[in-house]
Amino acid sequence: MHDAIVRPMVKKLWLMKSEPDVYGIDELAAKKRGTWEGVRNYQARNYLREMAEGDLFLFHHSNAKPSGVVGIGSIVRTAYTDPFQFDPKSEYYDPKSPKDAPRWSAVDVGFVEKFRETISLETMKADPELEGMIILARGTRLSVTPVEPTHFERILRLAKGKTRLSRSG
DNA sequence: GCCAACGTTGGC
DNA sequence: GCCAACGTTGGC
Repeated sequence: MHDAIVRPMVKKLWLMKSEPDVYGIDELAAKKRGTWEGVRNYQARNYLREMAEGDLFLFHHSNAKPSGVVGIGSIVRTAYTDPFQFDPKSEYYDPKSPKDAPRWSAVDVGFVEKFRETISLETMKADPELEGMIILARGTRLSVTPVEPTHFERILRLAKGKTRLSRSG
């Protein structure tokens, strides 16, 4: 497509949190593709709506041992109406969401990579190069956040370091 | 399981 | 439209 050639490819980078008991990297790795539904926070939703096909995200496990970044995913379908908001049986049901102007969005995600080891919050907090990451700010509960390219690359570097270590040792 | 931090709700 | 009460998130 002419557009694709002319338009510069600008990938945005994100971090998305999930509890592994609810939806984890292993499930995405097994199925290769999944739906990121159930976001019920307006700011997080707005970030979902900014996502483009091909964007990459750090897959973060929360309420885990340890919590931290466990791998990489990609956006394979941009934001669409999260069907669970209209399902009374779903825990994500939102009776106040207007049918003609749905409140909540979902995106579809693809598996890219699972790290051999979790890059734990402890590791991330101790790393000066990761200073300023939203996830590391005190009291941040936002489940979808943008990530600076330098931070994203640093995480990848840490992950590769761990890979090398675990292979040689 | 505790609890700090934060978002949302609803009374006024 | 303020703000106290309540619910939720999520690290620890």
